[in-house]
Amino acid sequence: MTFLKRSKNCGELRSQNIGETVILNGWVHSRRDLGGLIFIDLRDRYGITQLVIRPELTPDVAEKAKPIRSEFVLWAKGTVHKRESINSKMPTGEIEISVEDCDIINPSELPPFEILDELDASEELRLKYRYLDLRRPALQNNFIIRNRVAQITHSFFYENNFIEIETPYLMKSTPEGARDFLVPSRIHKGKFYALPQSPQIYKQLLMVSGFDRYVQIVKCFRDEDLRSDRQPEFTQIDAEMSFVEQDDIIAVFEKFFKRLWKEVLGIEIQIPFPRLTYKDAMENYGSDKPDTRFEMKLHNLNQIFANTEFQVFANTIASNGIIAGFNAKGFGSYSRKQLDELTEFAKKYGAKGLSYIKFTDNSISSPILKFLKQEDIENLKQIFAVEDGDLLLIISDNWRTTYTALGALRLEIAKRGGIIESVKGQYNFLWVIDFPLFEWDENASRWVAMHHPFTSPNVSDLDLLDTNPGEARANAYDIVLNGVEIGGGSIRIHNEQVQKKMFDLLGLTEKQANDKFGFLLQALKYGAPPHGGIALGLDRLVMLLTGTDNIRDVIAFPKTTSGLSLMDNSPSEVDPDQLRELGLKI
RNA sequence: GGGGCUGUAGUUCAGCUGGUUAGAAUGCCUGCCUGUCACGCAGGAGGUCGAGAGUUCGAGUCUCUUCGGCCCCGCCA
Repeated sequence: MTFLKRSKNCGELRSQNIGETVILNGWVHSRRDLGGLIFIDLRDRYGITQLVIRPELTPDVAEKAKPIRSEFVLWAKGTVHKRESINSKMPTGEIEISVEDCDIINPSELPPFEILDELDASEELRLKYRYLDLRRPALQNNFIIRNRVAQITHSFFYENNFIEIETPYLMKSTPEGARDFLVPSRIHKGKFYALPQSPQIYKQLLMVSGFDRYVQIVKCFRDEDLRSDRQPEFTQIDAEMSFVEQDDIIAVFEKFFKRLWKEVLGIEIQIPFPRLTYKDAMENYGSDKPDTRFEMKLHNLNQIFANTEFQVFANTIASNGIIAGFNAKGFGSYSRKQLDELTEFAKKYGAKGLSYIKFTDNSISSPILKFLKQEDIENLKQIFAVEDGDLLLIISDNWRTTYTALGALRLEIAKRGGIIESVKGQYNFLWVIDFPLFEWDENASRWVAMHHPFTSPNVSDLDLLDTNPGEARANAYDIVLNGVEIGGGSIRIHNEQVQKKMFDLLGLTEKQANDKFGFLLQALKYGAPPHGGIALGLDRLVMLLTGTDNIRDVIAFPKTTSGLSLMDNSPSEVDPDQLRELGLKI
């Protein structure tokens, strides 16, 4: 089928084009047939332009336009006219195209949902017809922004002397970290490649090679459960630098963020960003990725309750636990039922219970009131700057549980109180530093790397590796924006002996270490430079730049929470011959 | 692995303690309509109540199984 190719797109015509003869191609956004007058809104990526057909003047055109319905693809030739009634809501609202000739390039079945930004279709349906969902301007805009981020990344790092180098997607499966996606080898039956969880080791090897500054926008794969901000395949902006310390990497990336925000959103952000130690982040905000757009800070209450008769608190203190809380400002009117809800919420995070003190109508009510001395109450009022109508929420448990649960409650209260809504449009970046090097894995009864096993210990904590590994801090840093971890990195181990020791502490035998990471240990013997880097989650970055709270909105063809692609029905069974060729049996 | 919510016209939803022919809005179809842009007016068509089994005189509604979707905990170096 032939068609007249467009001379303009559907978003560019303005009143200064009046009188021009143009050809447009696009999709029928809507059609309004008034009988003696037919309006068609034609849509493409660039915008919407109104076509007008007058059956009285052009009966043949009207005849051709008769079967036109939503989402048909058309070409239309005509003259740009000023509208009789201007639509100030549309960029092209001052003009319309008086159609002299047009035709259907390709008809469309009735779409299962309307192509509107004010979507009213279920996500299930949208995912099944993803190619239609992606016609919606709001969604297209997300990918335009995503592309802008990618382009700025290419140019920023190019200008700063970084080299983009591709690393393999078929690599060796390594222990530690996330579950690998495996790819069977046909040539070597019974053996498998793994898809990279990140190009971590390759980029370190590139530093050994002397590339000095590496960057890559790269897909990563992790076979773990999905979340609203997690997909099994996602994209990182991955970078590594040689002869650097933590401050050097932080400085480069602060400049990168400044440029991104300027060029994508037109916003000047202030650098350098604040830095918070992991310990301070946990003890003030109950999170290693604190949202600092609002206060409601947590406070340790062990002092106040040092001699309490309330058994739960006393036991916590006796077992070196933490009693802490925060002021849920203005929530003093919460009912028993609502407080029960909050208690259930806290329990999801491991808390065994939730204590509260309500300050309402100049009186105090609390299940633990009888244990509170007047002095305690005064102290609490002072610490939390309590006003009438406030609610104190208190948890006592071990350090991690107390702070984690309070941190989750803090966010929940902020959400319920409309605080999150009110700080929209603010961008609070911060670095979280001084992470512990190890975490104790209760199930496996061994230390596991909090970041990854190539992370360099803090120089001043090197001795702790032998005496008290749990206290050793890592030379690692996370970049956090508005409570979202958008990236993390570390200075790496460039010394073979230190790396061996690390594997040893992580419970790998020398043989295991050599089997899995021998090539890295080998490479470290040949003059590895001091190096370090960082990886940003591109998808999460784009989420924040577009203001969406769901990662599926920034990935063109995402999976559902159970890992299915509803559009193409993957994963799917394969032909028995394919399995045979791979030497696999199900 | 666990918890919560959810599946009813094309779509978004309502549907009470189980009870006549399962409704609304919107979309769709037909007709009318010369300034619409959420066009308007009149009429019409449209249902395996996710699937399967069970209880019952009778199931959209109750029970069990199962398949999906969304959110969270665990998991995600």
